[in-house]
Amino acid sequence: MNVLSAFHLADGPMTLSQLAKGAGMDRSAAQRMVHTLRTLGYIRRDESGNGFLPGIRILDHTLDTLRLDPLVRRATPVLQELRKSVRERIDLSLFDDLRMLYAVRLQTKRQKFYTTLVGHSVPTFCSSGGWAVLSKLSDEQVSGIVNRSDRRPFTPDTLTDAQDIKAQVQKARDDGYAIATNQILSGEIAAAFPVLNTKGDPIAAIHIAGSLAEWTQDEYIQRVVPLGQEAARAISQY
Amino acid sequence: MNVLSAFHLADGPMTLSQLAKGAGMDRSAAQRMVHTLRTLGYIRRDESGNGFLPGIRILDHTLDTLRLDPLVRRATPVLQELRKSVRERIDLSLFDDLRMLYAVRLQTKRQKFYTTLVGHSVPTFCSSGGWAVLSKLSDEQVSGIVNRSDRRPFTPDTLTDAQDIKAQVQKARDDGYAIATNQILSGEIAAAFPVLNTKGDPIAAIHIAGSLAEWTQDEYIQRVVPLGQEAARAISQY
DNA sequence: GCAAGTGTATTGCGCTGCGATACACTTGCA
DNA sequence: TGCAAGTGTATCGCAGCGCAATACACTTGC
Repeated sequence: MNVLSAFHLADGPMTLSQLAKGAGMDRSAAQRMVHTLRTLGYIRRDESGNGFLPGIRILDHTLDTLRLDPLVRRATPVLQELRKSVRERIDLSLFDDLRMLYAVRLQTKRQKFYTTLVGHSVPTFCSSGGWAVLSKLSDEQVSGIVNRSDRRPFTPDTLTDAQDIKAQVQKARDDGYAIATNQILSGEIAAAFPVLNTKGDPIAAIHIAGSLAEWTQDEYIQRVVPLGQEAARAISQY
Repeated sequence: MNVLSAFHLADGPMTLSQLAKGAGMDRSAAQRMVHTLRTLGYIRRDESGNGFLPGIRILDHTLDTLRLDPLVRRATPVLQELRKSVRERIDLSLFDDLRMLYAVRLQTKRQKFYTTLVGHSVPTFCSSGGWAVLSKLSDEQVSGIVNRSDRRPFTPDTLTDAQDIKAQVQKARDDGYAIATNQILSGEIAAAFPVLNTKGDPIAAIHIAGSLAEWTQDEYIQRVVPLGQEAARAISQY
């Protein structure tokens, strides 16, 4: 697992030495591990030139993870229904401590780059989904997450000050949903709604993301919030 | 890895005993393995009731697999461009011996069920993508794949006879693309185009899938084939 | 022509994964 | 009510396997 995790830091094929360093072990040990992972299909050679890449065998486990996840199962039909009424990008992201991890994504026509990919994540502290989730946690839990986060800004407007973030969380508490503008991507507005488990803990969030070029914030809220809220309630078990 | 692979046969949370059996080992050994996989985040307990599920940590590796894959990198922008001109569902599936494994999927408004999921696969022998790939292989290789396949039909129209399949492959050889109707899903028509690596081996296929309720086969071919072919050529390296 | 990279193969020690065993708890049938 | 058959958990000791060491073939570039 350490060897496979070494790819997290990569931005292209990895050599044995790099994998060894990333996995915290000897080059020869890494080679042996790569060897067996390769026979199992979890790693493959880069076709052109040097280095190794993760193998498609991993996608089998991806499918298991998604199709067996009770939340994803429940959410998918609801999200598709939601998308029919709202013609914007719709995501389901799972709460994973400091990050929100995209599990389901339904695109629109004009989508940015390779945002198609499952497994992408955004920080909890500066995303609409994160704020929605945080709004259902206690002040101590919120502080814990905010303090432990690496609060590097994505855009000039990304909120990094702990007080500002807590204000957004408080607003989300009052409203029951969160609105984020220009946080991850400039020009983007996102509304997010918390999803709760049977105990009332937040476990995920639904996002509806649109463009500030097409909407004013008020219009967007009016249009999108009622539908999103209904969908989130349908998925929640609380 | 055996423990994680045990989930492939599951259709819900798995108990320790089931995992042990699936992984081919003792129940206590499985327990110990589950224990460490759980601390690593690769397995989690099912929230309600008994059993275990794959953990979202796996999705980190999914992201690596997709974002580092040279083919996916090259293909994504091309596919998105393609989708702007063709308003049907577009997929990129990777050739993996007996199956074609979906890596990228761009939906339309009205999509069926939970076809959203990455990692889904369809048999090579009866899918348009499979035929497209087979059309670039030798007769022996085609026979090998067809013979080794479990040729269970999906619809009443699924081709299962080896001769019929080879005829489709031959047609794809002549045309440069493959058309499949009612093979995986009744009412579906799909056009597929082979993607080649530098050596000329087929490694993937682009699909464009539409509904027979909206198109005749001839109309569909006229509309879709030129665009799909151009996209496949743009991605291929041969 | 040497140095610093690749990836590969083989050998052997010692850590770690597996099996055995025991226990607490729930469920359902006798 | 009590037993049987399931759950999941914890601990311990041996043996098999993962890791380090070593050697080698090949490419790249100074």
